[in-house]
Amino acid sequence: MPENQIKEIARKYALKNALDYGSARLGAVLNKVLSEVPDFKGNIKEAARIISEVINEVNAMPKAEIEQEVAKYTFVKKEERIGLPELEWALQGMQVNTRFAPNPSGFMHIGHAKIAVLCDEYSKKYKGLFYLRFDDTDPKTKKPLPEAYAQTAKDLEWLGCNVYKTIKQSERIELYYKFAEELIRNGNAYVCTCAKEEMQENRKKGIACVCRGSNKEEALDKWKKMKTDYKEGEAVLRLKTDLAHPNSSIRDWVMFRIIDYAHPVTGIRYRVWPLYNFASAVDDHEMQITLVIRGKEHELNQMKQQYLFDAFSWTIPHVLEVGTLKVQGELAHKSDIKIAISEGRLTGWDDPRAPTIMGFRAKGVNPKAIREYIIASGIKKHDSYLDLQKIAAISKKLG
RNA sequence: GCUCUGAUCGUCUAGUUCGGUCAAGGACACGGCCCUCUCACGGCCGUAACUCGGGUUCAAAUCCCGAUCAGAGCACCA
Repeated sequence: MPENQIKEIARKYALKNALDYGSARLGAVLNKVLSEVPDFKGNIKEAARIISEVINEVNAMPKAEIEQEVAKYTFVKKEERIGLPELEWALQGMQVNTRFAPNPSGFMHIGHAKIAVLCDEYSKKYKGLFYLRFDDTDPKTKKPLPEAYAQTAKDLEWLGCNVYKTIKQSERIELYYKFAEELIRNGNAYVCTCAKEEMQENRKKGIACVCRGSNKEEALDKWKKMKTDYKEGEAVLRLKTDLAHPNSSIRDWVMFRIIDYAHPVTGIRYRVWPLYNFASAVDDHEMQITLVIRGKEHELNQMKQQYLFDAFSWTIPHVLEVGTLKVQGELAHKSDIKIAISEGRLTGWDDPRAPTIMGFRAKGVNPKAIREYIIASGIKKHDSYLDLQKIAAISKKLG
């Protein structure tokens, strides 16, 4: 590029720089020129010489004259991104199917809403499907609340989420059994009848127990007995992963265990229940989920599930691990709310003071404001605290 | 203890992939002014940040190393 053209570009930015900051500076002008003429990068010294000359001229000019000349030029302002960042793979044409997978042992709070809204928003953005899936595979320690199923659906609707289909894992147990048996037949899984403590000890040391070495027929037989003969705690189905994995909990993690406890959906029909990592992975594949959004506390589960996807030779969905949207104060967790209700400090899950979706509705918050707030907060991996003042401000703005 | 993350105005964030339009943008909050009988709304203006220390480079919020701080996980919970 000829020198006078470079000078012209340099002059434009030098004038602007001088107007904005009193006098033009070489580094600043150089950066702007380089962004417009990248070819010049190979010859920085020459560029610096030319630009210095221009800067000297400009800095000698009176302010009024600079103002007059700057007015002749137009400057492009960088546009700010609105909404969620693009997904590279989705832009290439892959469908974006997402799912929100709560445990119906309680009601939705703002933390759940973050995940749900992000999933819904991404599926809308790329015209994919958004599923609601209840991960209700522990009838005992995470006992499902019968009312929670319908309430969650209601809360999602209130938040403006378009649920394509609703699924309950408790109704898909046969499907999980089918895949479990496939794993046993392929030699990727085995029934372990070691005592819990013994298993933990082996795991810690990274050594295999005798059960791991049993043949397929034996394992299949024990698997059948899990449904009928073994008692709770006596047998589990484990996946063969890597006994030398640095994290001991990943070593041959448990996929199924026995729970003799009535489930509100299926009663006592099943007693062998899949664990989260198994059921979730199978369903994500079966439902053709391509984008999983979850809290970053699931990082380890991602590693666990990877082994399962590999065993089946399935493609693992894209994953976005996002920071938690935390609530400040004593009602931060679902369990805190439960206690507060039982102690009478809250009138219920729909108490306007509760950070539940029902609570926000009772308080008269505009659901669009919650949505907008969540989308603006983005998909960062670090935790952040809920800013009620800002939601109120957005709510006001929306009218 | 082991494994893994993260760190930008008071707060929430844009920017980090691929160093140069960043003398770091926006929103909320805060301060001032205008509008208004008052409040609210609206409009204009302002204060204010790259955790720290090294390194690479003409050039670092961006890349590399170290430190610090913070978070998460280490289940027959999800």
